[in-house]
Amino acid sequence: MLPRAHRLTDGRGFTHAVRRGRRAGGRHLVVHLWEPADHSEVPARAGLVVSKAVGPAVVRTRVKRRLRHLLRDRVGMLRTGSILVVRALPPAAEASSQALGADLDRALSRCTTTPAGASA
RNA sequence: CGAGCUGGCCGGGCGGCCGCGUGACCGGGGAACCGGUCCCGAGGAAGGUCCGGGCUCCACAGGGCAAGGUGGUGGGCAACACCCACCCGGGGUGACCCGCGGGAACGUGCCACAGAGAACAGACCGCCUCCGGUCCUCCGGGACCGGCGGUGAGGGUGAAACGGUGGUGUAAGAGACCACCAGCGUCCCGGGUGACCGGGACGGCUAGGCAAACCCCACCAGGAGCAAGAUCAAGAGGGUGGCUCCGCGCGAGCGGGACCACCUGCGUGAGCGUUCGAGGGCGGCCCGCCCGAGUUCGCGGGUAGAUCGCCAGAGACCGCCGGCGACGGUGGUCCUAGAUGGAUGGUCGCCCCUCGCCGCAAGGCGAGGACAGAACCCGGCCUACAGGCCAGCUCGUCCC
Repeated sequence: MLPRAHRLTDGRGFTHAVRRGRRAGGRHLVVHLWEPADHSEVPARAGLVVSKAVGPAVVRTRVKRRLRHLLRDRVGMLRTGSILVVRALPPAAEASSQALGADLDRALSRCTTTPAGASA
């Protein structure tokens, strides 16, 4: 699970990331990533959106748990101050953790700008 | 052994690595918070939200009309539309199962299709008397055609055709009359707390179904719901501290930024009383009563956040006593989820069960293992569910 500091817990953060952030999609999910223009010292935060289209409650919680565990290993690589929202698509219900992780990595690499430290 | 009925229970197990939530303890800190150890952490339906309660707030002047729920009897329960036992009706050889089980000889309404006729019944075929005509005749009458009538016994339709069987009677027939039977009503006797059961007498000969159609009868019921509700509190300025990031410096450190906590003062005006008052509330409507946006004047502290509510309870387990049973009484032991963008997991290995393929076999490989995720808490109902375990009972067959 995600440590508390990396959780996105307010609705404004969600709308901000979805409206302003860069977007990249895969077969199972869509990623919205907003990165701050200037330096920020807030830890990067991540949130999940799993709608009822994905499935009933049991399926939705399973998808959310898998995604949270996958995000735990990746949220540290994001630039500080970033807001990441991962939206699950209906095919995610049938996907394995491995498949979800591959999709997540592909989408993240496409919408991440040059990492803060690497470009310099 | 085979087929079946009923009740109860389980609903994958073990381990490695990496994590999350509540709480307790220890350490650091003024606090926020950080680190460590330990405990606990989804279901039989957590589901549908269909009933009943607890809890909370509001309403508790009244009267009239309208309107909801329940429906055999007796118990159980905090309460129920639930549970138990019994009664009645129906099904099964049986164990047992099913029942939306008050009133249709008060009123209104409906009863498809078929059928002549479907609720003050009804003449299509048929049967019968009489009248007219034609024909035949062994002169008694008969056949056919038409007409006025009689007939609900027979045919045929239907879920259902206005009791059944036998007789008297008649032109033919009919509860028109009689006997028995079924059913109905009234009364009496006996049994039962009661629903009701058993028996007898008399009566009129017969009365269709639907009340989850209106309706009538009896009983029950204020409204809304934890987003209930309660408490503290916005926001931005300054200061101090914590934590973290960036820059500079060899370094102690310095400067800047985000967030959090505390202190300090600044400060928008929620609310209350009052004048006039659109409108609203009192479960729906009317009378009646109450409140009241906005506005005049006056007095003055709170919606976006946080905390509580929020988990020790009609509590769980094990005995003993009473009861056919639901259940009640009593003794002991235990503490057993409380999240809030929402924890209760992710991943890997072994085992178990089922299926498929390969193999003589040991075994190997692959696929699958249901329904489903707490959100204030209980008692029920209903619905979904791979597979499995236990107990009691019934019927059939065989053996002793």
